[in-house]
Amino acid sequence: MAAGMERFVSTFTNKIDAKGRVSIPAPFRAVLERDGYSQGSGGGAGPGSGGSTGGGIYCYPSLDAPAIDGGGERLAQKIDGLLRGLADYSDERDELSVALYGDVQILNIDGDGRIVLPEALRQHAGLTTQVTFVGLGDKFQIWEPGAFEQRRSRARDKVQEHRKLFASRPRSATSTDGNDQGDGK
Amino acid sequence: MAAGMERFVSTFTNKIDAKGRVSIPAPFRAVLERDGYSQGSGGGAGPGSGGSTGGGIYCYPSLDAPAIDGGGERLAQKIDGLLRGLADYSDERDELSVALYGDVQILNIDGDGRIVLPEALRQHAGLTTQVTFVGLGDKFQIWEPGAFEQRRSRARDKVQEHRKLFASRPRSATSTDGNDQGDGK
DNA sequence: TGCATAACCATGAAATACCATTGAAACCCA
DNA sequence: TGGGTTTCAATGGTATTTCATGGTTATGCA
Repeated sequence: MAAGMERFVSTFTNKIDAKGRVSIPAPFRAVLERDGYSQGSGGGAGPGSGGSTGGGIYCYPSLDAPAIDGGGERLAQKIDGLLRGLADYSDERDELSVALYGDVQILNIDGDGRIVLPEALRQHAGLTTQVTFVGLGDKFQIWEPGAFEQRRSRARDKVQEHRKLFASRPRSATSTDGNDQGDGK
Repeated sequence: MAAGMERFVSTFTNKIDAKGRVSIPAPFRAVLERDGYSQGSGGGAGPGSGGSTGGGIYCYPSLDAPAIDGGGERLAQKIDGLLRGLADYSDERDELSVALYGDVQILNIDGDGRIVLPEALRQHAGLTTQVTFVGLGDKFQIWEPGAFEQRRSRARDKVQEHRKLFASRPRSATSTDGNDQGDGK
C-alpha cells in the first residue's frame, strides 16, 4: 500500500450526482478506515476496495470558510476535547455545544465509498455539480472547485511573500502546479 | 447504521400531531437504546428498527432557555453527580433538587419511536406544530424551530470568539488555513 | 359510561443498500 | 518499448428498507 495513510493529503475533485452523492477519494477512505472506523459489515468485496465500509464521517460547515470540514474519529474527539474543558451544565457550554454538535452531521459511507451531502452543507459551501476534497492532515475540507482555486492561489501568494522575507534567494520556478490530481474535465 | 451512536449530534425537525406525539429522530433513538433505559414497558416491535424500543427518556424544562432538555440514563446520572457535588451547601442543593428533579418527566417511547410531550413542557418551550431536536452530546434539547434558529446564530458567534482564543496559540505556521480548532492535547 | 391515554396498523416519501457500467491507470509480457 | 490485459476507482441507475406521520382500535381511569 501507499505510504501516508495516516493523514489527509492532496486534493481530488469528484462529481455530485443527482441524488447528492459524492465518492470519497480512495486515499481518504483509506485514512478513515485506518482512523478507527470498523463496524465493518462483513468483508464483502465491493467493486472498489470498498468492503467493510460501514463507517461514517463527521462533517460540519467550516467556521471561517465556504467549505465543509470532515474527518473521522480523530476529528470527533478533537471536538469533544474542546467541550470537555467547560463545566457541565454551564450556560457557556450549552451554547458552544449548540454550535459544535448542532451543526455536525454524521454521514455514513455506502458500500461504494460514497456519502450523501445534505442540503444544509451543500449550501454553506456553495456546492453544485463538482466538489474538491482538500487534505489538511487530521481533517479534510470539501470545496466548490472554483472557490478553492481562488483560495489556493491566494495562499500561494502569501507563501511567496514569506519566502521573500526569509530567503532572499530568488528561485525561478517554484513548481507551478504542485500536486493536483483532480481531473480537470 | 450510522456511526457515532454514542452522542447526540445534529439537528432534526419533526412534527407534533394532533395528539401531541412527536417522533424522536432515529439517530437519537439509537443513542438512547445504547444508553439503557428506565422503564421497560412491553414494547411491541416497531416498524423501524423493531426490537426492544420500549424505553423511556428523561425530560425537563431547560433552566436557562425556552427549551426542553432530554436524555437517557447517562443524563440522569449526570444530574445526580451534579447534586452530589453540592452536598456541602445543602440549601442550594435542595433548591437545585427541586429545580432539576421537580419538573422531570419520564416519557416512554412507543412502539413507533414517538413520545407524547406533556402540556407543561410544551408550554415552557413554546411548542406548537413543529419541534427541533438538537444534539448536545450527552443530552439533547427540543426547541421551537424559530427560536432555535436565533439561538443557533448566537451560538455561532460565541464559537467565533472562542476560536480566536484557541488560534492565538502560536503554533506552527498554518500555511493554507488558520482553521484549526485547537489540537486536543 | 365518557374521557384520556396508550398500543396497533397502514402508507407515502425519503434514505440507503445493491448492482452494473464506464473509464483510466498500473502491470505484464513479448 | 509497445500492445494488450488486468485492476481499481468513480459514476449512474434500480431495488429495498427505513422512517416519519396519520389514523384506528384497544385499554385504563374517573
